[in-house]
Amino acid sequence: MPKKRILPYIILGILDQNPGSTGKFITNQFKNEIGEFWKASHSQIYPELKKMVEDDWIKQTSDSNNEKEKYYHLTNLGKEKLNSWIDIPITALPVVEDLFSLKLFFIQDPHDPRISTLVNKQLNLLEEQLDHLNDREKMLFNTQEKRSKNYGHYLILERAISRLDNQIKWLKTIKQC
Amino acid sequence: MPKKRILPYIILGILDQNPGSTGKFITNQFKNEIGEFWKASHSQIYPELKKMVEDDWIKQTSDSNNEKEKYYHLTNLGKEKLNSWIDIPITALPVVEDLFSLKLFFIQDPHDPRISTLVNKQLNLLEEQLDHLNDREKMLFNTQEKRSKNYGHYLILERAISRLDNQIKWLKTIKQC
DNA sequence: CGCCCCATGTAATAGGTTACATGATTAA
DNA sequence: TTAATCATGTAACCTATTACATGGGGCG
Repeated sequence: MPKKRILPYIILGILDQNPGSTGKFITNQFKNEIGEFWKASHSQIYPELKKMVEDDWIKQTSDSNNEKEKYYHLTNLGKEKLNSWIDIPITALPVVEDLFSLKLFFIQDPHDPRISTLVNKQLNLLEEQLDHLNDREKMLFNTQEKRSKNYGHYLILERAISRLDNQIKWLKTIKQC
Repeated sequence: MPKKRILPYIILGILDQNPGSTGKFITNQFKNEIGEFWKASHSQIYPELKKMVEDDWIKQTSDSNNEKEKYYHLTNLGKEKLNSWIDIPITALPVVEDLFSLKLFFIQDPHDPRISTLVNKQLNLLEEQLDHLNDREKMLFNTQEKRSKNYGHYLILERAISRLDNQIKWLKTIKQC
């Protein structure tokens, strides 16, 4: 009856790319590129890791030097789960929650002064994020080798940038009306 | 502590544009344009309407011919709530849940055959939706008058189309690599 | 030795999804 | 009149968010 669970699969994917990650590292992944496509906070992640260990999707190791940090790795079962999840066909469109567009929707009069306020603030917000992503792109993928080494990572960063760019261009066309 | 409530504000916006809507009508709004920017199902909406009546954000009337259908209208308090909500500055970026991009992210090898399968299926999905939105645009906004009469509605439909178009173009560039 | 910071972890609570239920209207 | 359909409504359950809690490590 509840919503379909997908957080554990994303964690599997992160661990597949970064064996031995800590919970903190996984949390940070959601603050960077992955956050453009899925959100999760540390208070979801830690219990989920615990559950995944119980289910033998991942295993946990620790370092004698640092009792506190725990390192996670995929098990064979986890690898299977990840791969079969990736192969499940996607039938639903991406889901977007966009308060800005909704507010715009509710203002019916083309000359309502609130439109330009809304648009300008949104432009600032989006341009700031675009700068941030452009910086990351320059830092992470400045050579062809780096791009093909982490191709998936490169792709979704490009995707996020393209998406933002499209939003910004569209907003600028509104301003002129 | 829980997530910030925004569903009632969206319902206010819908009722502002369509006084006398039924729960069914509101539910359908979420299946069309609004659904591109926020999701809600009827099992959320009916209890919410009840609560909003109790809080005097909206009032309910009914038709003697049809006992079953209930019609909702904004109260003055509701109008105030809607307007002050629209004026609250937006500080967070739109939230996206996009399984396709995530799966792409987890495939690191540029030559992995699963990439083209994923991409082709996603292209079909997106193009189908684009056709649907283009049809709606032609039907709803084929004259300048219609566009300025429901400007907000027009804007977000354009936004949704532009966004889809951007996704599709980007996917096609991947295919060539 | 003691303080603060930070990674990890937990609790409380509301939000959202799926499935099921009801009762009036419509159509055969 | 009866069956089916459809709008409305409810229930159970899980997810996610925010806030709070803990305890080791590092640094003074």
